Amino acid sequence: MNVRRTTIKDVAEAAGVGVATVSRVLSGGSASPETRERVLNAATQLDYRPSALGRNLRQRRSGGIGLLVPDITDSFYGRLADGVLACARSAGEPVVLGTTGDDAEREAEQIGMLLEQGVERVVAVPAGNAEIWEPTLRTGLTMVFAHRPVTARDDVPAVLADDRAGVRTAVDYLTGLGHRRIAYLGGPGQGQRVAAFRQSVGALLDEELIVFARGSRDSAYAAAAGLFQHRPDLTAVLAGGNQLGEAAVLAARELDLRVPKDLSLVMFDDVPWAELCSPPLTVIAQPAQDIGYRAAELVLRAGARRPRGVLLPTELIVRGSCGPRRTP
Amino acid sequence: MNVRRTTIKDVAEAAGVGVATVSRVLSGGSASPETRERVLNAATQLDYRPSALGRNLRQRRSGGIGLLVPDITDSFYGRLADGVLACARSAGEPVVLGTTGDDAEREAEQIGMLLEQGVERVVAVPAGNAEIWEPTLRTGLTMVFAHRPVTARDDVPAVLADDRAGVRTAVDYLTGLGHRRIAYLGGPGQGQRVAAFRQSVGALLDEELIVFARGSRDSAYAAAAGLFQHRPDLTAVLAGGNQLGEAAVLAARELDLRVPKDLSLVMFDDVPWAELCSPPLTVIAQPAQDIGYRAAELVLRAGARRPRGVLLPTELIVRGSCGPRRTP
DNA sequence: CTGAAAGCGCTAACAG
DNA sequence: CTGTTAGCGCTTTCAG
Repeated sequence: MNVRRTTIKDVAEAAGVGVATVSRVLSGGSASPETRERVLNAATQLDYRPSALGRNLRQRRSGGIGLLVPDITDSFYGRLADGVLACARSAGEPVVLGTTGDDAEREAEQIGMLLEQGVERVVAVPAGNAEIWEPTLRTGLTMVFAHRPVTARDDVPAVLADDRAGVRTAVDYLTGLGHRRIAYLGGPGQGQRVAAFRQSVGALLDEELIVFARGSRDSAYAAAAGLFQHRPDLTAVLAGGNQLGEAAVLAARELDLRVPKDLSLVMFDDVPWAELCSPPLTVIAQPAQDIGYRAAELVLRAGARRPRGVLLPTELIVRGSCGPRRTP
Repeated sequence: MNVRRTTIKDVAEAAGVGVATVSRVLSGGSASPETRERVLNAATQLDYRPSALGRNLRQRRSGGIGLLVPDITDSFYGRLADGVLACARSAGEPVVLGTTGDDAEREAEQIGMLLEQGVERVVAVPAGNAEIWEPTLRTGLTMVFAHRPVTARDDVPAVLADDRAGVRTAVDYLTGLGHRRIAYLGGPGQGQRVAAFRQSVGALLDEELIVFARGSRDSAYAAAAGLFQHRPDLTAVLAGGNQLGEAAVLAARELDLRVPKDLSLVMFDDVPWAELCSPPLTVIAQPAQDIGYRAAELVLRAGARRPRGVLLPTELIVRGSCGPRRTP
């Protein structure tokens, strides 16, 4: 089927030089101008494409960067992936994508697969904790965490949105509108945000108003509906992601809660449909694509300098889903 | 940095057999039960992970499947990718993802990269035409097109949604409501759908009511707004994708067109926010994930049988964005 | 500056 | 059934 691609050897023969010389020229090594031209000509003539296979084996590592996200279906991770792809493309590196479903076991399995492929640079939205990551990090691969850190692994660079500030801004906005019973609807791995939430609400803290969903849409809906039913006294909710926000809108609608009259809603992550929603959703925008791009940048530049992670700003975008506390 | 991973040779020594035997056992070849056990034990003991690098070079092809989509940020392609990933995972194959931006040149560049990586099986949502694809297909890689075919390349299997039926159903629905001036708002590579649209509207056909956007959200908005302004007499529009639908909703809102009172809207692709929209959008649902899964299946099984492509059903989901023709 | 040669880890003949 | 051997295409000493 395959007509044997031209190899470095063919080029060497055609140019009347040794394979080593071809290799050098093609990877920018030193060579006399004359030789260089002969090689380049031959290569062009033969339409030579160096095979990554040979190089990879020789160097005991595949180029390319691995990308692990919980769910490529989620707009946020889609944009994050897009950022990684953009950066990788400008570096000419392939990207191997895997999804973890926010499951530590599946994550480990994917890491194993990447390692088997010789991928030694990976950007991941981590699902597991420090203990889970321990063995992986010991393998010596170059890791960069994106979107959330692994607690107690500050030695691994992470590219994050400033969740703390985002949460605080949102909570301040809500309390400023008079809200006192503010709920947090969270997803997996949101330790940072929840901590920030607890801190931001301060004396208003009510642990019952903090609920979590697992990764799925169903779980998100169940959590939202459960929350609204059990605590009809709450007047505002902060959703920790676009799927959670979606669930909140749906659950509120189902329970005949008017947004923003009965319930004020702020959603983490600005998605295109936030504006189409009725009412348009007030959101905390996160630079998903930048997160991916910067993470990829770090993982590619690693080795040069030891990078220290990045914190990117969030922005509260006020639209129509928040109002003053309803007065009973 | 890397402590030299254990190789097949190490396992062979530990088990007191030759490397070939280890290779055989590990790839399910024949071996005496006793030998097999010794090898397996040694492998476990040493925590041996076969390196794909060596295998790939030897077999002159990397396993793994390439996936090319226009925009991973688009919910539809996100779901399609998810399907591909699901299938690949169950086959233990890595997926190399690339985006084309619906640009033939960029697509060719990505293909080049995949080839260089030794990837010989790719699922793509094609951007280029038959002429563009010609050289690529001659390289002998295993291709499966997803979501749309390349005209005049029926020799390449394609996994498609039944656009023809989807369009017809939508148009029938709209005409049934009394609409006579129905527009089609299309994106890149929608030859099939437009043809189906032309056929479905029959005598109602008005070429001015067929407009196209390029890939971007901006372009989609511009196309929608332009259409609505130039032809205020239209009463219904069929949007050829979720970004186009989004643009249509936005543009309609901007121009104070009430949906569905002034304008009925049907959107290709059911997305989560279609239900959150106000009014909820009537859509033609496409099995995006299935498309991806089936395509991956085909590309993996190819070689066994010569596959003939798949047509998956679409479904009209009536919600609230269509009404009877407004009577002036 | 350049070429010859030695593998990287694995699989696939080919003998035994 | 099993071991030996010859590379896959490339990079990288090491001499010349």
